[in-house]
Amino acid sequence: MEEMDDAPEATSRQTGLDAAGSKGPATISDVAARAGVSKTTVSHVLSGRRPVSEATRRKVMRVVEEMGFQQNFFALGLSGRRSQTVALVVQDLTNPFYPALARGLQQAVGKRDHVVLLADVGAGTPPIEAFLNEAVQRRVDGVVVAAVDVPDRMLEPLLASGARVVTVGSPRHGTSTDVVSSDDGRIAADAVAHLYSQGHRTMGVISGPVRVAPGSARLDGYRQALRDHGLRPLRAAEAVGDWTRESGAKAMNLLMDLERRPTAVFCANDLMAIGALDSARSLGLSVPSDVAVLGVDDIDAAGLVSPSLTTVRVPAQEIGRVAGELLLARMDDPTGTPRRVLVQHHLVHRESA
Amino acid sequence: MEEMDDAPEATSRQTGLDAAGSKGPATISDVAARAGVSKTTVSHVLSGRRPVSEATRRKVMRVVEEMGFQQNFFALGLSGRRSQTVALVVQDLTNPFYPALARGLQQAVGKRDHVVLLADVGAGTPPIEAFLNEAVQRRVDGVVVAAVDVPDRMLEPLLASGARVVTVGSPRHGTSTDVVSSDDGRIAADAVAHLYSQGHRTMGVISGPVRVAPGSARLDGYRQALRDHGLRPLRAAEAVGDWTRESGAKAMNLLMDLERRPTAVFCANDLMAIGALDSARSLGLSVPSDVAVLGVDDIDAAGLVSPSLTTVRVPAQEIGRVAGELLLARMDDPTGTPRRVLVQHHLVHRESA
DNA sequence: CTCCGAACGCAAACCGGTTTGTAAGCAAGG
DNA sequence: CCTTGCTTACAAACCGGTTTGCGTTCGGAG
Repeated sequence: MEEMDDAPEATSRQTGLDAAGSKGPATISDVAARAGVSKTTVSHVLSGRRPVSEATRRKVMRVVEEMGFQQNFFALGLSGRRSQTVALVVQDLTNPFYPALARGLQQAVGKRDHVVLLADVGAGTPPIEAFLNEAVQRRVDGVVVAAVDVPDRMLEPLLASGARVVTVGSPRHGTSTDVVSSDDGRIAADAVAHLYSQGHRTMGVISGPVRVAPGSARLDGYRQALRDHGLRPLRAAEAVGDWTRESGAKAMNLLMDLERRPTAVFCANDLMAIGALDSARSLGLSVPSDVAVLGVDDIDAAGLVSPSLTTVRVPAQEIGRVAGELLLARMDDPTGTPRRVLVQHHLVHRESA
Repeated sequence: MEEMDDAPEATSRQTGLDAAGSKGPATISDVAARAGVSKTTVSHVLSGRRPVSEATRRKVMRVVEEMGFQQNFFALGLSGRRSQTVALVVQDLTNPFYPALARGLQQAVGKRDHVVLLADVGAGTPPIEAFLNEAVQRRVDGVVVAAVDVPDRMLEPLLASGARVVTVGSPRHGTSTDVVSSDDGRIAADAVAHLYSQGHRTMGVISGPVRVAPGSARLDGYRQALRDHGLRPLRAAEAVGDWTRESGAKAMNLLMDLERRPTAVFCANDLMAIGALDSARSLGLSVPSDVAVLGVDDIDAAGLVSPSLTTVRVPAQEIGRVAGELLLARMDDPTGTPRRVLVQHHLVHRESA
């Protein structure tokens, strides 16, 4: 307070009128006027694209602080810059995986003052294409696509506009982008390893549909893991579900009917595992003593059902974080071949296995 | 196609070079040149702020279609317009209530070509203030605040910037905004009515903390409902939890120890209700024959635990939808007193009550 | 002392729209 | 025939930044 009552006082008085007082937020011209330099110089100080003498730099920065000047978002965008925005396209926001991913993404890009534009494909409105077009218009810096319903074709205008793209899940065929995903093969392997360590030697599996990547990768991983432990994967002990609780129960019924009944069942997701628990209960089998059940995902309900579900947690939040970091890295350096990052899962040991 | 070979041809030829061919997307000048009118006229056709002759309008629109012209987002913003963006601030995105709300909001505002900027307070990064400042900068049209951690003070710059605000939950004291929330009193009343209709005459309640609105409102609603059914609320049968599963179990233990043991317990949320189920199981009581349990929220797990939980569903998605509609309505007509909308919940009848 | 290059700062043009003030064309009224 | 009034379209200024090209100033070398 005291310090302001010296030399700059006269200046601050006169500019105070039209800068702080009357019109809205301060503009670059206000700053320039008050600092006694030109707009150009202020711009250079702020962007650092051209050298400015230390004295001038200081003087300008002080005024910037004083006036609380912030560059106008639209003016910035209009003169060719990008928008400090990343778009996130998710398949289905009501699936808890995606909110966690969104949070991780926000954390990562927030550190660099970027903001997240959200699109939930599952909402139906507006159509994805409209959203992606909007993203181009707003010159987003990057897009994270975590939705199978977005074909390569739709991403092309985006890439053409200079935005970076990161895909979550399996790599795309047509367009090559950075990819981040879970390591489905190892998830299955770790699950099997756990069951084996608990003494189980006769295992079964409830797999997801094999035509999609996580389905087949987890099934393959399971088979390979059995072999690695010196066990033979039995075709009969492989049931297929469609990720739903009901399909899990049905599959479990089949497995429990087998001649060589498995003492442990690896389920490719938690929902099917919960279905398997339903089935076990209705058959009068107790879990885990009669049969152990292990899931994948660690959804909320996994800890709430009883017996609580032992499961392999896929760290959605970290996937989001990594996606954000890949995006930022690409923005700094757009060259180089596409990267693929596998995030580390871990086993959550509860009661069911 | 054929039609293009007449008068405008010469013009379209020369502009075709630098409009469609070389540089990026078409600008308003390109359109003007090709349509043989001025920028001004094109602008008026597009915005409809001044009358334009039907013939000119048609001509311009045809060219707009042909060239796939879209107004530049930044230029639009720079010349004083708002940004076709609404911001959503949520308390904790990993709580399934909020993603559902987000979806509803997207559906509502998407119909008017608005896009959703997301901020998850729970993520910690970036700080809320930074996000809200960013919202002001980007001149968002509106903000939906569904987060208790956002005090009035922080909203002021936003309101000053002309953005509309809708609060989800309880009304604010200082600033008056539109509000949308569930009807907590009636939720409790409907729950009690259901239990009553199942023949229960001795009830208990596991309430949330009474210093927050949904906690006290649900407790009050419960008491009033008892009286409305000619029953006397017993102080002893009122336990208080903190919304967690553990607190629910503890409270249930208390209630089941009572001399006049309740045959039915209304829990102010599902998590505590699941805790109550834990307690009942460990006490060897069967639900619902020995004691009925009823929750509020209808979280995913409600359908997955066993016995599955009868609960009152708070329609988060509809809350989001309504919030979006209130926002749009306010943009059309900023005048009028703040509105408060209560959304309709409904009872989901499962096994536990 | 003169000349040269580097360092520094400025004016003006530009990004792509909107908005205001005004001119031109035309029909109806005095 | 000349206003008057209305419709329609345009040129120019403006929003708030960035970027380019150029003129000054200054220190050091010739």
